[in-house]
Amino acid sequence: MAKTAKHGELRKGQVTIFDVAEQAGVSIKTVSRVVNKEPHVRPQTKKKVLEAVQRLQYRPNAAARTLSGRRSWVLGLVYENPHEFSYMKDVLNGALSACEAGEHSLLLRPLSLPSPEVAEHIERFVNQARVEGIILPSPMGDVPEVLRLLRRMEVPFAAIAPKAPAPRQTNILCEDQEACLSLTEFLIKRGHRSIGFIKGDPEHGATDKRFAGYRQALRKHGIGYRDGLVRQGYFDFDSGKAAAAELLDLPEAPSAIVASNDDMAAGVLFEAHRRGLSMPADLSVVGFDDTPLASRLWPPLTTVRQPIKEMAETAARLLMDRLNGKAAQPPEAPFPCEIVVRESVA
Amino acid sequence: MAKTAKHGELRKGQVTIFDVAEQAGVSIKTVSRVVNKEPHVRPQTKKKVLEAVQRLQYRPNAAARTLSGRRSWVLGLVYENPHEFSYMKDVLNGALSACEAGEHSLLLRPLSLPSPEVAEHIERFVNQARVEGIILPSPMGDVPEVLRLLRRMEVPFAAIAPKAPAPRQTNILCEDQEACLSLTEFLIKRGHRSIGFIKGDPEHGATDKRFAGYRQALRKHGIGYRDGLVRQGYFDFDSGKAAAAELLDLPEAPSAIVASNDDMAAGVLFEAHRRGLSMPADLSVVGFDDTPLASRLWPPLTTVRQPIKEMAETAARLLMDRLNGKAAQPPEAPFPCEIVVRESVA
DNA sequence: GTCATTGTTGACAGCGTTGTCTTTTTCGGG
DNA sequence: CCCGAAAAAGACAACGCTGTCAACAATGAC
Repeated sequence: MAKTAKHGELRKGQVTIFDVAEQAGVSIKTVSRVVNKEPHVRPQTKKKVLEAVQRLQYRPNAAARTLSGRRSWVLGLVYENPHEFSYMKDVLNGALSACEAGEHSLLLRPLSLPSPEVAEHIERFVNQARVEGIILPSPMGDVPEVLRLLRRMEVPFAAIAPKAPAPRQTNILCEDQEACLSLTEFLIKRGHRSIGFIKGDPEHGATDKRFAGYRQALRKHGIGYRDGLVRQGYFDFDSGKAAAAELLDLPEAPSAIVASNDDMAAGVLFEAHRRGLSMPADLSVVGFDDTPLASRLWPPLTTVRQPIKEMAETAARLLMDRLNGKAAQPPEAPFPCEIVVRESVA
Repeated sequence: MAKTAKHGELRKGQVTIFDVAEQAGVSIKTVSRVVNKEPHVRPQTKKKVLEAVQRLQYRPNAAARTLSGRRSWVLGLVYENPHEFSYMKDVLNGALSACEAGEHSLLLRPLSLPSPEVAEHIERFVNQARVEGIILPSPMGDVPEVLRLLRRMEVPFAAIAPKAPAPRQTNILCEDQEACLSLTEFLIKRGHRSIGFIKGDPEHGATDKRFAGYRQALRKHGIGYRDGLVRQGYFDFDSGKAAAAELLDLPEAPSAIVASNDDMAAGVLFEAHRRGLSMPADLSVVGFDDTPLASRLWPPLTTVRQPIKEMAETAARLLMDRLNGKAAQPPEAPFPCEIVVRESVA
């Protein structure tokens, strides 16, 4: 009772489990049970406790929880810092909203890739904050050192759009290949026969799938695949620009170009503008991702919208389910993508 | 010693202060003193402890620290979720890097504005995670409810680019007015006399300053200010497009337009392209912020680069200094901006 | 009615660190 | 060589919560 009285003083902003227990006339353990949704509490008792919680606006102290239990209620988001941040913006928002719903905190850990100290950074990150689980947006889900380390430390993770979905881990995929198939078909249906393609960064999971979709579309419509119309890019503006320059220098330049993401598509448009071409009359361009950029360029890009935010949300949610000991879920179906038609195709 | 032995087992990944104390042959309190850079430790003892720390790769447990001490080592970043995230990307990176250097964690709290529950959200955010200090990027530093709440809760904060720098708080400013003066002068020197201006969101601190810089430039060069050449915008693409449409419909349309940020400048370029104008010959456009967008548009935008990342870093650092009890610093000088000349001006 | 079984509740010891207070050591001056 | 003061180091109790285990109440089978 001495302790209760002491806590009853209600020091600056801090309502503790003792205060709630006193209000509800139960022990702190019972409050703990209710708050953590543990079984073995009578509905009647539960009600009393929840009322006290409500009345006192009690929020469990995260530090005490972490220190005491085995749980830290912290997820980590380990990502490579990109130039074009809109993908990460959606990942961040999705993860944040899922974490809020699941009463977890989210800690960020941007990393430069490739770097020899990646594993060391992550290890420190996990140890210091007691991170329970990690979200790996592409291309982090494909870095062997990272995967190896997380397996060794036994830290569960969820990979968003990995190249090679790790078995026994949470993987969030989307229908990249199907989307790129439709996107290329969209061009074919508009009469294009000579279609260039700019690949993405070979490290990213989506790269191969998008390329496969392109080839599948050509095949499906009886158009011969030509290596010369394909260029390697790295998902950034400059590589898109450079690839476009090469394609446009070709004796038989393509009438349309599929870029594996919007940033490279922006590079294509830029290079075409520089040459005085008029779009979409002289050249059609399509992108991928539906970043804000896509709608701001001239002409606005026809592109593919992926539900990144939802994917990240799902990644975080599945991770928390696993941490909460929920039974292993069947692997999620890949998320569907949607073509956003704008005016960049003639 | 029993305790020491127990901890000596070195359970899964967790090196505790006891392990270090044992290695160094001192008490845990002494280790604590060394780790926290407290006085009253002999150099020789300090050395022994630091060696043990190094050898065992000891990192203090954040949860225990928070629970025990008065400090939580957590900063909060409370922001409004924008469409164009590049400003926030820089803020985030700056804050994150300062936090890492200062051994703090950073927690994110995106908020929708305006909303009646803003204060409630922040209060919960601060209480639950024991946030020690808060970084308020524009326009958060100007929301009266937020400021009132933080003052009431006695949570120190640092505002980045607030409209009205709060006294007795940390404020990070940049030379918005000077930069917009130079930017407008740049147009005047290139021969423009009829220069349109699109204002930013009236909630943001930078809006008035940039507008003032524009007027100052006109005055300085003896060009009469005309209300009809100024339009209200909201820092987003659509408002830029709409404002441009109005300006271009004018009987005496301006030959150049200053947009208060890049996203609105993108709207201007978009609308101009839609009308078949050719830039920069028919219309010159300049922006503000040097977002990735600026270099990807056609023509690439002449704009102003602000050292956002450095500003955020400084905000976080000054905040931590204050929390660490460092003497009140003289207010920081405003950060200088830099004009980035590209090809959007004739 | 008794006994095992199951369901419900509580007492209490940590979790790893810092704050407070006490004890020990060091050092300068007489 | 001793004394007092200051510096250095340690003992131990919080911090707010969860895990473990024990106690007790309700239930059902016989």
